[in-house]
Amino acid sequence: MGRPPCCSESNDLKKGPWTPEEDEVLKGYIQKHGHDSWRALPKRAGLNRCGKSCRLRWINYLNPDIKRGKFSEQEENLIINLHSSLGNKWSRIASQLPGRTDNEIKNYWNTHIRKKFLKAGIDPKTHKPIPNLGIFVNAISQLTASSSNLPFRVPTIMSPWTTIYDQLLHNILQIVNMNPLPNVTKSTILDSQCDFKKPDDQLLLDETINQYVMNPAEDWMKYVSNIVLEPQSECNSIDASLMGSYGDRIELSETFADCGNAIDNLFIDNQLPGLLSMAPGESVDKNIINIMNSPQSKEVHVGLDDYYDSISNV
DNA sequence: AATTGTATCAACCGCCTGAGA
DNA sequence: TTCTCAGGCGGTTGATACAAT
Repeated sequence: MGRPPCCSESNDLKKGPWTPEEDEVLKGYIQKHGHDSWRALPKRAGLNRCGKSCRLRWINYLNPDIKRGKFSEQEENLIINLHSSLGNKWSRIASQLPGRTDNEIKNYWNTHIRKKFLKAGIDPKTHKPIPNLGIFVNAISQLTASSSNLPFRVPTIMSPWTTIYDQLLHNILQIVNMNPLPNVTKSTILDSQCDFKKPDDQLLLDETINQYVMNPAEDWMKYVSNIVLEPQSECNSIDASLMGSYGDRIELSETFADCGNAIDNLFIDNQLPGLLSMAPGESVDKNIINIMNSPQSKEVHVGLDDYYDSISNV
């Protein structure tokens, strides 16, 4: 049985943001008496807070030694260097940066440095380059340029990206699972959506299916701005998040990256997975995914329901 | 101007560690 | 050696500010 947190001793203790009055009381008390016992401090100082809360408020905010303002380039470089050898040991990193707290450094890492790393294609955990899914995307994209050579069916009535994109997803699922998957079918992908940066006027309305489609001659993949895969309850091992645009390195979520060495091997070796045929009418009951959208970009929605309805009407 | 999405960071939670009885 | 406890730590959350639509 674990030890209960000190703050659970009394439900009457105040939580949440500190008021200026509380700050004054705590600051005044510590400057006068010090903080030999955090547990006893709030009672002695007349604060209705737990000792931990007082300690945190002092260490992270009230302590006059704290340096305020933006991190300098030197500080940032030092954090990166220390993190590469220490990992997420924020307090040890903070001990090397006078005036900076572990909490401040941790927040700065998570909101600034981590993003810089990912943008540069570097894994912030390992400080090493991450596998480049762009190679995969590029290869798939190039396949669209000569559809006669495609090893799978591309119905002419649909925008080419729908089929290729579903094929891409299928192969990602295959990689992640490391097991043979059944063919992609209507029930595999419940809702297929894709983001495009491409302006409205570049999209063509195909009245036969009442959908906006891309010009098949276009290199449509370069307009894809965001792809997020989210597993539904019946998925067994898929949790993938892919973000980026054509030509960029693409961020892999930790869970996705953790899905197995097969991913690393695949992309490091610049190999493509085997493409699977798409066979309408077959059904599967797992590996259901949704593809979410980025609100900033133009959303084009061509669901697989439309897809199969359209080809069944031909 | 209103609404919605995103970024930031203060604060909390709960586990870990080490000192002392 | 074992147990208890305070302080420390890292992960996470949620309120708020800001930006975009």
